[in-house]
Amino acid sequence: MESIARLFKALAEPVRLRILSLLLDGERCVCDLMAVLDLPQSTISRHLAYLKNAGWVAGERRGVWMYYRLAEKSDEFREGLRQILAADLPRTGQGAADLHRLRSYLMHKKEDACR
Amino acid sequence: MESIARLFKALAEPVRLRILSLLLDGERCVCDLMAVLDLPQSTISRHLAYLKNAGWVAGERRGVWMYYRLAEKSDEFREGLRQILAADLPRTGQGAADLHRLRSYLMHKKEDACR
DNA sequence: TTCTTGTATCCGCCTAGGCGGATGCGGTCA
DNA sequence: TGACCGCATCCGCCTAGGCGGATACAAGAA
Repeated sequence: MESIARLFKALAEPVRLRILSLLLDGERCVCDLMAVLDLPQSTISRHLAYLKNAGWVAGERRGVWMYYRLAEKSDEFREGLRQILAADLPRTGQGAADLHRLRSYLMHKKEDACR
Repeated sequence: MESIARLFKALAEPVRLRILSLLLDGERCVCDLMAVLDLPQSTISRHLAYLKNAGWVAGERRGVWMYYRLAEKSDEFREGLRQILAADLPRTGQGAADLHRLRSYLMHKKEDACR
């Protein structure tokens, strides 16, 4: 019960839901997320740490960059939640807008940030 | 996104999950919950108010007693969550123990509390 | 080495919300 | 009407955790 509550707690924050929504689309580095979410770096990093701690995401260092992705599915409880999130987050105004900004950001990336 | 976060927030608390777990079994009045959860009345009542506010439960007065039940299913987002909860809460140690205590409480009720 | 840069963590500040005892209030019944 | 009872709300107290700027750290580049 405690542990289930902790899982929900990690999802009980708009910024974290936005991050998860983006990571459902594929792995991203912190600077990607900063660009799309338009939030200070410390804020993003703090929420990523929270999500990692709660077992929702995994981070991997590649050179100077930290890439984050959704954690491998573990129990079916998490997996059920993941499916619900995948189905509903993109339907929200915020979720759709973020994904849209992600698309156009990825278009003219290459030459800009993150090398 | 904000609203989804609010829904999760309501589920991000052990006592509220315990209450929901009991209400998944049927409607109960506050004194039932007090007896089974063994928590002060103000604590139960506060969490019920929170759950009601978040749209998870509905309360109805019948005489002196307030009966609470799960809110009618609204969107499929909530419905998906409800199913996950129904599947997993009883599997937790706490959830199983609470349901067990509910059973034996209901057995020799009638003559005791809540008239 | 030293400099730069991407990320993590620290800091002070502030709000939400947890707790349980005390109090208020609305029904019911004598 | 007055007493009682079930529940809601208030109260003071305390912790978790939100924020964003400042600082620390680690890894490549020069």
